[in-house]
Amino acid sequence: MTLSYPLICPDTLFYARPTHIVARELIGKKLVRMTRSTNGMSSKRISGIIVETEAYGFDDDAASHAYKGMTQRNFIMFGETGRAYIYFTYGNHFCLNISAKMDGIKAGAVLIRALKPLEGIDVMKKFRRTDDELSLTSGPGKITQAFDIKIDDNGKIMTDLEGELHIEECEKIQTLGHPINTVLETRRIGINKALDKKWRFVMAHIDSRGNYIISKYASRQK
DNA sequence: TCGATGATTGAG
DNA sequence: TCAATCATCGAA
Repeated sequence: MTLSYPLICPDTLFYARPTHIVARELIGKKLVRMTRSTNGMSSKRISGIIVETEAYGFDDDAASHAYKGMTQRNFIMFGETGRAYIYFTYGNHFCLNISAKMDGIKAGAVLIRALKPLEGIDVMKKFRRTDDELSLTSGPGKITQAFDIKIDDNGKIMTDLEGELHIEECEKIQTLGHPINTVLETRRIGINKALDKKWRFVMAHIDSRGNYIISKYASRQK
């Protein structure tokens, strides 16, 4: 495939590439949620900068929901790229993914694991029932709670800038008080299969002594 | 129908 | 370190 213009995340082609590439490039983008306007309450905008993602593949990835084929739960991973794949787990939590895979590959998705809260922090605090900003969105289950993302958001188009749940470019990361020089690759968290793959990506910067400093908004460290 | 499991979280 | 908690999946 030849592209004559830069790939930006509002484009479904951004997600039509190898899943781990998309996962890496989603670091630094913005996840945006518009809350529903209810009687009297106007719609509010919630957003955060993506600081941690993980890639999940198909038959080369035993840790992936799609490993054994399509089911009622994972079918979004097999469909159009740039869609929300949301699932319920551990009896308590929803997790948000975005379908992403290269042409010809059967399935794939990127799990959004952590954000730096940006807009609508007061709303997030309400949904999360905590005032601790470092705990608002530092984990996949926390993100969906802070953004009020539920199973009825499954399949939503993440490339529509007018959509109530979508991804945007983020031009001003450097001025948002979050240094980023590099993206770290590590083993994925919370799985016990396919441990060889380094498909977790975390926003980081290198300090003056040359040490790698992982974003303080990432999920459980190490 | 039924038992095992889990891309997590929060408390101790 | 460990329990909570239930939808999903695959076997029966």
